[in-house]
Amino acid sequence: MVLCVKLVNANYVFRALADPTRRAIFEQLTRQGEQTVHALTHYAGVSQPAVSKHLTVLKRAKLVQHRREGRETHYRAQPDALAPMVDWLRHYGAFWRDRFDRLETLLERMEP
Amino acid sequence: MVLCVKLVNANYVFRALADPTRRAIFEQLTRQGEQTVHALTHYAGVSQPAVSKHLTVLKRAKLVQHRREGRETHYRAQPDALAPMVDWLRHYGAFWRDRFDRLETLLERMEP
DNA sequence: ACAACTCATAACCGTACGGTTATGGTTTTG
DNA sequence: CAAAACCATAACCGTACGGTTATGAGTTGT
Repeated sequence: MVLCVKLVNANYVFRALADPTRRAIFEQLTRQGEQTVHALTHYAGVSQPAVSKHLTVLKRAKLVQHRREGRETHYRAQPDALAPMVDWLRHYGAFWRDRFDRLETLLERMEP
Repeated sequence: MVLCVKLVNANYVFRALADPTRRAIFEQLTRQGEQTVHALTHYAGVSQPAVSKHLTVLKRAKLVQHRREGRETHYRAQPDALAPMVDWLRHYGAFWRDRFDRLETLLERMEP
């Protein structure tokens, strides 16, 4: 069951980041921290409703969280939600998996 | 110019892996190595033309390569093409970036 | 030579997607 | 209190997407 949830969420994450506008919004939130919808709209170059819908998709993937403050909503990135994508890359991205495994091996050799 | 190409290709990679069927095909190629379209069709559970189209999308993202051999085409995964996605995660996935940076720091401390 | 196999492409279809404008609810400001 | 600001949702639209069946080109086997 937990696995199922993880897979479904991985789907949401992959789909959410497939759109360049959504990636740009997430990048902006990562770089600049919390932002209002207004600020994000100004940045994204599309209409405010479009931004709201993108934020909904990112929210579904748990890539962003929001905090109401009066009439404005502040969104912030939730980079932990990228974990399913990172896990997937660990499994199927041989190129980077090898690199990671080497580092992990080094770590293990150091720790004891 | 190189940056532009990289960005475009990152777009292709993200879009290609957004579809679960395409991810499944890529995963299968990663696990089992080279496969014919016929074998992939049997595995994917969709029609052969659908598989061909998915392979075209993966090819555009350079995630697979193909090799003609008589009447059959053998496809294989090209995990190096995941690099743009890994790079993106390094930039914007704070969660995993921190972890990576820690490992890199340890590496640097060891080397000298 | 002919039948069967493998694959890519074309043609088509329903739907999901990304965008827009319009609207309404809530909150701040004058 | 009225007006303006902020945001989410609804309604709508064109198009891209993922799937199908049909077809044709190239290759293999009998």
